Amino acid sequence: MTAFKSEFLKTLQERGFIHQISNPTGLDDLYASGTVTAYIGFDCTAKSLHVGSLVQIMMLHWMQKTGHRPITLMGGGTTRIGDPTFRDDARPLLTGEQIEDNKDGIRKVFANFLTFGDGPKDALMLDNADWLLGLQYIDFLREVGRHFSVNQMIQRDAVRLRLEREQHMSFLEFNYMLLQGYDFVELYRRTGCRVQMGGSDQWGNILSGVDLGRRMEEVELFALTTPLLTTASGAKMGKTAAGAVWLNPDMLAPYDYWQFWRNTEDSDVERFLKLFTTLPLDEIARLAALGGSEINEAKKVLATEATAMAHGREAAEAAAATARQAFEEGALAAGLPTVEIPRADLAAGLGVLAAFVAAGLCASNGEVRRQVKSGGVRINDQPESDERRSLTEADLVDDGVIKLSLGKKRHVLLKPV
RNA sequence: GGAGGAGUGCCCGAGUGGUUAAAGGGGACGGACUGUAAAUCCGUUGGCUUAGCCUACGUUGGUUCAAAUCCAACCUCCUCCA
Repeated sequence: MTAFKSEFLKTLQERGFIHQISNPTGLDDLYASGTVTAYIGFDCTAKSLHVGSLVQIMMLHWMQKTGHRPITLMGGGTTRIGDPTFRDDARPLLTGEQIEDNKDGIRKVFANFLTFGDGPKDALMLDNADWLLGLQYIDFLREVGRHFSVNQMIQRDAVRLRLEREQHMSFLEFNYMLLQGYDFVELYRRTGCRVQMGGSDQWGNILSGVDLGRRMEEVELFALTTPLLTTASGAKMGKTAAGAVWLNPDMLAPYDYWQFWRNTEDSDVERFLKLFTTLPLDEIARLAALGGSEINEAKKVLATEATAMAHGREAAEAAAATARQAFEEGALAAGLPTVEIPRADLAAGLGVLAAFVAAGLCASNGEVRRQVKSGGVRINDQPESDERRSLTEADLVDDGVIKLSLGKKRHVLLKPV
């Protein structure tokens, strides 16, 4: 790929954000010539976005930082359809109410990464429900539908693979790409948006919009996609013991978020520093050069910087301090995730099984039993081999809490109230 | 509407009357080794008041001492035909 002259694309390329661009030279010219408006669409399928979307969010962040105007498009309308792209089965249909809830949660995430407002370079947040929900079926077919070739649509990998695997696809889902294509054109009309970015799986959907823009508005729109992000060992990003790595602090505590990045594989550290922090490249090069166990220093920097992006510098430093106390100083760290229990329960004697379930470390009593048998359970840092043991107020340590540990990394403080 | 095929635990997938909470694999979790890494090895992987009991093989009924396994109806999907 050629060297870019625009600061935005140069930055993206140096940091490993770029997978495909529909017309690299043309897009570079556009970014070099003035303020550009670009958008990324986000599904409202959950109450929070997770790290799977973080590459996209960081891209918007860089856009604003290099003097352009990013748009976050909430899929309030399209989520009612469900994106069938590279899925074998339909997404469960969400109610309008659920979608609104999810939208509210997701909205909060962006505030940490972008500056919103009404200025020419302030980020915008729009919702495609605003124009999709009011569409008239016949009008839509006549204005938009006629530009789509079914022959081409079923050739798209995302659709073809599913059909070849003899997986059902409803007409509802089949329409998704029309709506996403139409979004792009509508955003162009409303805001002059010329660029849509997204994950590599969105390439086909984005090109639908590019095509539609040429046909309906005789304008060249651009597509830019990011590589599919996996860890070096091939696993999908974003799973921890507790589930998905959410970006909302009420879905995943900043401490746990910090831990997620701290546990990055060695061979991913450099790539992740480039993608998920805004550290200068020479600093990243220095950190990535650390060998052996020294790479752990780089991981701590990664964790703190990434956490600062999502949750603020203060929360990031606090998470780093907690980790230092818990892992390096062996001290009882007050910043560990804390679960409150009624003091009366403790007075009456709280069984180990119930305690670990209450702490959210195990899903069932049976799981606690198994963990006890395999030696994964510790109470106040002492291995516990008796599943029938009861915790009482005598187990409270200095800070008036009981520390429960599952395995070497997961700790929760029980606090009587 | 007709003919045929399919629906199993988190996922894939074996199983065609009892010895099946259901082979095998993946994933996940725990342990060992390490550096809160990777790789490797070991263990675990439905729930409970755990020598026992309960729930589970698309749904609902039925046959049987006994069903994921046999029968019926229904639901969903696939293929071919109309």
